[in-house]
Amino acid sequence: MDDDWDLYAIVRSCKFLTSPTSTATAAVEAPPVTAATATGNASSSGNALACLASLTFKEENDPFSFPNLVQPASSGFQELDQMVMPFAPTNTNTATATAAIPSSFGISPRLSVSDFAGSINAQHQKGQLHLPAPFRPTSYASIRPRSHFIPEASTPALEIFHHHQPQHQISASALAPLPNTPPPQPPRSRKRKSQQKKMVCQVTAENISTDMWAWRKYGQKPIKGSPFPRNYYRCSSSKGCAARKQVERSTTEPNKYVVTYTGDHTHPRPTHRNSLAGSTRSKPSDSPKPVRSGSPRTPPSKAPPENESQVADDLIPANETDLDLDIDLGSDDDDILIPNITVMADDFFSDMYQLGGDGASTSNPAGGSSLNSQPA
DNA sequence: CGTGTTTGACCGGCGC
DNA sequence: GCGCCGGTCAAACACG
Ligand SMILES: [Zn+2]
Repeated sequence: MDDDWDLYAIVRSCKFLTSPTSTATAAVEAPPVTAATATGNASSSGNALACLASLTFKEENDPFSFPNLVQPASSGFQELDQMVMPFAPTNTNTATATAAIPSSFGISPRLSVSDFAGSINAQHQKGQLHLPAPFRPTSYASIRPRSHFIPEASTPALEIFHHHQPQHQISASALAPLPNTPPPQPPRSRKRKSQQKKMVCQVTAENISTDMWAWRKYGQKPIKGSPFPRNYYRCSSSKGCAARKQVERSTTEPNKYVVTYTGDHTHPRPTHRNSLAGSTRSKPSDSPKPVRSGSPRTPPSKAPPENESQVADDLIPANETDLDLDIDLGSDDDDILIPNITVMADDFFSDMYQLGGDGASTSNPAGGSSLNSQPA
């Protein structure tokens, strides 16, 4: 276990222009993406430009994890491939890092953080490092001392770093290419608790909504180590999509959220708008309707303008928008997945525009909608 | 009506 | 084997 799966973190600075505070508040309260998109032009709300991220991804032995990665049926993927264009090494300052990088890395011009997240396993190349030339592959540490605060307040940065945590030693079995022994797939994809590749990103409340994917909250549980509960989101775009997202508040930085992406999207891009039907709920708090007979549990309410959320919101400087992306690789060095995240502001926006409300509405749910973190 | 959130219960892994 | 803990399911509710 050397540092094979080491990190190829890329810190990408996005063009995040956020207003001092008032704007921030507004943005937070309102559906992030939607608000951003809508107000982005008019107001100086934060324009979340997706940041790019490229990293090495090691895929563990997931028997059923990549069944549909490259499906002919998915035109999206194909598109991705097509889109994959070798960026002209114009700024290959870090040639060193990119030296070993084949020019054929799959990069989608319109990939945003979310996309990136989605493509975690999307492209499982074998031990190849795909680093976008334009991007500077560096460990986040190199670029920024992991300090959450950005040098330039208006320059949010996305930090991506692999998260090496509980990685036990890789046994031969793990290394084994795993012939075809897909054991009976359990109904649930609960693999070894901590082994799947996951990308952890630390983002501010605003950035949290950077995800273009549609997430639907399916659970929330208090975590032992943190005073704040963890929110579990699932991709609502596609039923079979295994992409998941965990959002929890930073223990150290209350104004930041730690977003963990797991799994991959089966669909290349957000499938149309995901219905914002019930996504935007005002706040039942004022109307204590006994939701379940007699047990009104907690006053729901949206994420931002709620208890902690709101507090956080207020506390959040707002001007500081940076995303820390942490990518955790499995423990195998068997496959290296390099999700490339390319996010060009132009592309990003274009995409969004193209999608129209699709992209925008997508971020209602998880993004900034319902993040209820209540410290016990 | 469809979609999404809330939330307790259930399940399963992991440590002891 | 038991308990802890995290992750997921599913019913009920809320909203447009
Ligand atoms: Zn998905």
